[in-house]
Amino acid sequence: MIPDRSLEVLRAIVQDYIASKEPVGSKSLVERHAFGVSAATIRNDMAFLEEEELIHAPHTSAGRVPTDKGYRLFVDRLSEVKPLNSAERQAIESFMVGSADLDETLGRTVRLLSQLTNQVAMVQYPTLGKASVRHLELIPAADTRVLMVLITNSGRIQQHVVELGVNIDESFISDLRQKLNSLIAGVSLVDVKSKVKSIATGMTTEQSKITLVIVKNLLEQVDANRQEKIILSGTSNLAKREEDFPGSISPVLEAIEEQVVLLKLIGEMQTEQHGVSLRIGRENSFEGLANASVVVSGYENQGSEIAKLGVIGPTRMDYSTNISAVLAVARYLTKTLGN
Amino acid sequence: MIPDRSLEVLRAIVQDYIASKEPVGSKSLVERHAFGVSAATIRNDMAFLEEEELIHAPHTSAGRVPTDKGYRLFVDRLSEVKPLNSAERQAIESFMVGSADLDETLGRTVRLLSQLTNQVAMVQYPTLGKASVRHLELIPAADTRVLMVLITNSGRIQQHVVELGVNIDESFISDLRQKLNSLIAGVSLVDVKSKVKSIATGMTTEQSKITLVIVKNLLEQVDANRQEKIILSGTSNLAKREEDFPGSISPVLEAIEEQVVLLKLIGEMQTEQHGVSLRIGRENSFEGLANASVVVSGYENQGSEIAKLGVIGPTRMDYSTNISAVLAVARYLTKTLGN
DNA sequence: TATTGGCACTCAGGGAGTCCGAGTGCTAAA
DNA sequence: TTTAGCACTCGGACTCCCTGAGTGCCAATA
Repeated sequence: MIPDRSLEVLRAIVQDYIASKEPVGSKSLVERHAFGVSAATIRNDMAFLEEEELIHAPHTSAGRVPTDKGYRLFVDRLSEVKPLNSAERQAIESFMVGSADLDETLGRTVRLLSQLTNQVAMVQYPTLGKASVRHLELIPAADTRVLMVLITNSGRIQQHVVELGVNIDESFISDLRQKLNSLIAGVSLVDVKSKVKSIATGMTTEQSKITLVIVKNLLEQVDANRQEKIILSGTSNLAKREEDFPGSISPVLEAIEEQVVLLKLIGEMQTEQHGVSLRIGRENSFEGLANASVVVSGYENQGSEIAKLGVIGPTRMDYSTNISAVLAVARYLTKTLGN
Repeated sequence: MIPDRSLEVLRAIVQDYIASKEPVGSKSLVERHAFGVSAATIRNDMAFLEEEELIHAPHTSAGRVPTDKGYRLFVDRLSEVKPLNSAERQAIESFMVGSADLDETLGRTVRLLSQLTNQVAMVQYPTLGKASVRHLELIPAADTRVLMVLITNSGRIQQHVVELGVNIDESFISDLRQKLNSLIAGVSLVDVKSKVKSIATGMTTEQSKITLVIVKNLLEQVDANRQEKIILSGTSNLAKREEDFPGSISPVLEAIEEQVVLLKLIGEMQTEQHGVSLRIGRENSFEGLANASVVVSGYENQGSEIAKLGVIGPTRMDYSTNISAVLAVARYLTKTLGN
């Protein structure tokens, strides 16, 4: 068990280090915080914290720096997050008014979040897996092609061109559209497959062939993983904190450029306390993110979480502020989607 | 007029500087290139080039570095671009097979280009202004909302949710759809406005109100500028060449993150010689791109240029290779779109 | 037992001094 | 017009040294 005062010392070290970007020593610590004990005592505490691998000295005659484990303990003990000030709340309000479709809403959201935090912000598009079908449209687009549009209750719209291989019989397509809609409208995406299984029974060979092609494409659309998507904003904020990334920011840029990496990362993160999920430094399984921390929260529609959003920044970030910004934006997005 | 040998010297300086990243001096120049004259003579030529502001000495006892103007002259005199090697051609072929829709094709293209050049690659989505309408679809999506889908002959698909404010009369919407399609199918986007001008005549007040809302939205969709879009890839390549950007890469990242900036930039660039357009250093009107060069080429569909693609990198880039890569990818994309 | 003052020790970072050599411009001769 | 020769410049690398923040440990104290 870690004594109370040692915890206080850790908290002070994290705070001072985030503020000053310099390793913090025992003397400056007692000067800036009213511990009521001498520097020598603090040194004892620090020796203890170092033994626990919560802090670490970059070299002998230097102050201490929190380790990933130290940051982790710090955020876990974070009893309350810094509330947004009124200017920030104002910014959220004014940023989001007048968003029309989902694309624009999410686009605004991600820019808002990056401006609010001065970090890289990301917003995941709603995952199909948790949504249900609102409407399916089939539109003849060329001689042998049909445009398939799938609208879900989360407001997401996907389109895909289906090559049929044979000339289109418009009236058949129209019938098929009605039939499909009556089968799957309102149905959860995960259940679509079973619903459409026997749709082709009773059709002519020709018709069933076309139907199967279309259904196959529909199921592909439904397959959430293929379609997951993340948008980013504020990448240049990384470059502004270059000094926070020992070596180069290049591996970080590489990691976040790779949608697959981000999706995997987000997928692994389950909401913990405060309604957010945090990965600190090497807790991220990606080497490139060894000096980065990720703050993620989910946003909802119709009462269930449909996707996540968050920020990525240096491990030495202001967790309190960032957590509250991510939370506020997630809440606001949920509210916006409610309309 | 600039003497032939001085031009050769400039070319050699640019080449050596690109290769070595070090200012190049007269002695190493005569060693690496067979000029048939002594270093002293080269020095005279260099003094001349400096007078012409084609090269510049970072400090007294250093070699020379090309200026933006020097690079410009160099590329303008570039008689032939380096052809791609077979591995690179192979990469293009295998990268592009099996692209289904436009999104995926352009996504692959931009990744291909960044991998080929090791620079930041960008691909502009086809501009609506040059396309014509293939099909317009109106799909009731909720009680008072209609999903509008606009398909153009360039394969671009745009969707937008239109709020009507009143409950939908499905049969009227269906009629309206037919009417609109018969009016604008095949019509160039710039002519859509005049075609639909008097569509509401002869309708009831209620109907004409709905129609006008829909038409207004349609025209908004058609408005090319609002919808222009660029996708990027290989941003992390910037960080790998950090030393090529004096100061920080942050302004560059900022500039390319801003779609508006890129669109303006691309818009200003008209194809010059070799089929590409080049902006070197401060020729870009954006301060953030003062140390960057941009190589852009157009790609076509049905015989006319529909949008552009290109790369962004340090002024000290290998112009020859990058130009040929941009050209090859543009050509290949044109070919792919032809199917 | 926890805290404190004292003290010797460590070491990164900054400043001053020095040297080296690549590279220059100029001049006078070929 | 080209060349060889020469004096000159100056950034970068290297060394040396010093300073001060910071440490760990110990013996004394509350």
